[in-house]
Amino acid sequence: MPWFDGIDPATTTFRIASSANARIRVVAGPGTGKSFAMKRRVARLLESGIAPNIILPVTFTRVAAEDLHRELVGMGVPGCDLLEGVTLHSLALRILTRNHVLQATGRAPRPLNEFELEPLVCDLKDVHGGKKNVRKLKQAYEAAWARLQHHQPGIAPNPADAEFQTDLLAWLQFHEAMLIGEVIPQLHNYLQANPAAAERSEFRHILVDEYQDLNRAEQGVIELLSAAADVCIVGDDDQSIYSFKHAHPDGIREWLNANQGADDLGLDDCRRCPTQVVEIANSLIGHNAMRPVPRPLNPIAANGAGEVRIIQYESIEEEVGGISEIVSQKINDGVQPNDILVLTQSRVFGAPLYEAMVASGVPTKSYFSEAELNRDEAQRAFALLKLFLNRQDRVVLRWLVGANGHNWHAAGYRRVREHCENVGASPWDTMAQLESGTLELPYTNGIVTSFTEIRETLEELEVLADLAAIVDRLFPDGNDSTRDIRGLALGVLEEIGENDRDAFVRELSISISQPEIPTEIEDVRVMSLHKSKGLSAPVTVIAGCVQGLLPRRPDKNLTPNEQAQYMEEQRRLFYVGITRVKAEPQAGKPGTLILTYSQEMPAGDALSVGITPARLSYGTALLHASQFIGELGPAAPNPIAG
DNA sequence: GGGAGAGACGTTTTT
DNA sequence: CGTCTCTCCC
Repeated sequence: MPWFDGIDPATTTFRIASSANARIRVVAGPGTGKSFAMKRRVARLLESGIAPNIILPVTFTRVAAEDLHRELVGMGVPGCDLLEGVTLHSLALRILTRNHVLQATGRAPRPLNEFELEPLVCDLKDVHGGKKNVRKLKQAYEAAWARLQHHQPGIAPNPADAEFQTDLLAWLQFHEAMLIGEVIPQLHNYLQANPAAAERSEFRHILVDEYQDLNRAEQGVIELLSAAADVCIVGDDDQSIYSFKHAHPDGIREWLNANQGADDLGLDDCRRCPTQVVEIANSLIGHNAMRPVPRPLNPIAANGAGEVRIIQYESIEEEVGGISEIVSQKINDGVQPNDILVLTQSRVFGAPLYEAMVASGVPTKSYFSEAELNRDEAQRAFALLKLFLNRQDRVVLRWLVGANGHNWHAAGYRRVREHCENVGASPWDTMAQLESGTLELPYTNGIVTSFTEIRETLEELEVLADLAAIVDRLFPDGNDSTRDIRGLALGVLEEIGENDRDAFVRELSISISQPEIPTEIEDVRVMSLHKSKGLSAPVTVIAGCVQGLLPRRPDKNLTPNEQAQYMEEQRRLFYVGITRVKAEPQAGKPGTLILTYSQEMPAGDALSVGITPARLSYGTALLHASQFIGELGPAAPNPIAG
């Protein structure tokens, strides 16, 4: 299929796909077809014979990356097999792993996963004000990098922060690892410090989707890769929902100043949503007072009005039951399960919704992360596997040696590490010496005991025939706490094979931290509003529309202005949610939006999810409807009791 | 190094 | 309402 198939040459979509300008900015609201236009642009480049390896389509999530790939394959575009949509994160890791880059940065691109952070926190907590404070300081360190604060004038780090950073970096360097939040900044630094680096001109065409969700460091990386490239950025500030990741939505406006002569294109017709949904979406987002450039969506009459229902239930149980009933009903009426999207902002809602639908026989898939590695046993088995495949992995060794010890054996480990640093030995060798008695260090008995156990376990694994047997030993069949990870490991093994052990660990790590995205969707999907970005469905349900959850309450420590900004982002989140609804009247799919909330829920659940209830009575939290329900304007129906 | 008890505080989103 | 964290004590 040619790239222009079905596109009217008079349209902006055509221009986005065809413009020869080296700088293009597209700002366009939800459902206006901006990702579609970008895909056609990629198709055009490939069809014109441009080599796939010099095209860089950057997406924000892996879902979007795979989506791009799938569509190009579907169009039969030549060369699309070799074109990967990449997330900036994966691109950064790939570049940082190159030998000459490794030498230049002096940092091992080995990101720490969530559970590996624990011993780090314990190792630093005594000097830096306790665990909570260490986590806070670490967060601030990553935030500063994401915002490239050191490149901006007037922000001086205070002495406590500076001291923490020194210790943190020393820990990371000793353990030959990197925080996840350092990955992109490290690439940024490398590119900036090496203007002659081949990486700076590796790509000739860069296309960035969801630009408003990138933080300064990410935007900076794009800029550093752009000198020799044509760049097309696509985004929408009304859909900026990643401030927790330090997204810098102003960047999409600043970009136009920095790139004079760029094509500035916009799409305003909401081709996706039914008109009633467009009207309530416009009304809702109109309450955001800080919008720099309001861009109302144009409803398309041919889409029809669609169906909107707002339902209040008495309790969360009834809400869950009610939604499950509605979904079953829809399926009985002939709606395909994969045409139904159930969104909610917390797993406290997501989990029971999932259970209830499964119980009533609805094929359902939850996209809330399963936390495969939440159990100690699974963490330990996975750590042993990693250490078995690489004895030099200091992070995993530190984790294993401290696990199930009081305070992660921080006191003893400090002495081990000091010794290593003094004599230039590795932790493994040092512990082996301690074990054999050729070396003695005070307070290291606990560590040596753990080490012996670890060493013996690894030796037992050593005699096993192959990876399959090792996986079977570490994650035995029938063990509940390692069931999920066993499944993942066997799956990855099947895909990678016995030979490439590095790839095996890498892929397994990825599949653990990032739950797989099925390419073929057959089920009702339950997920967060964040994850739903980029998706659409004829039937969209948003559950748990209560004050405190959607919107979540802003942190009290924020300034009034920051609190207002937070509220606006929460509103954008809801805006993203309701604009998932897709109208296909000619296919008998009018487009249905269902918003639900309840009057009460168990106090424990409410508090543990961060809701500050309107009132507490006897273990029950009384809830208020989300303020956003009242902001949907005259086009919205009145709420009804469920 | 480890256990008992008091007190603080809470979540969610991604790579 | 629970869970995590810290302190105190052996």
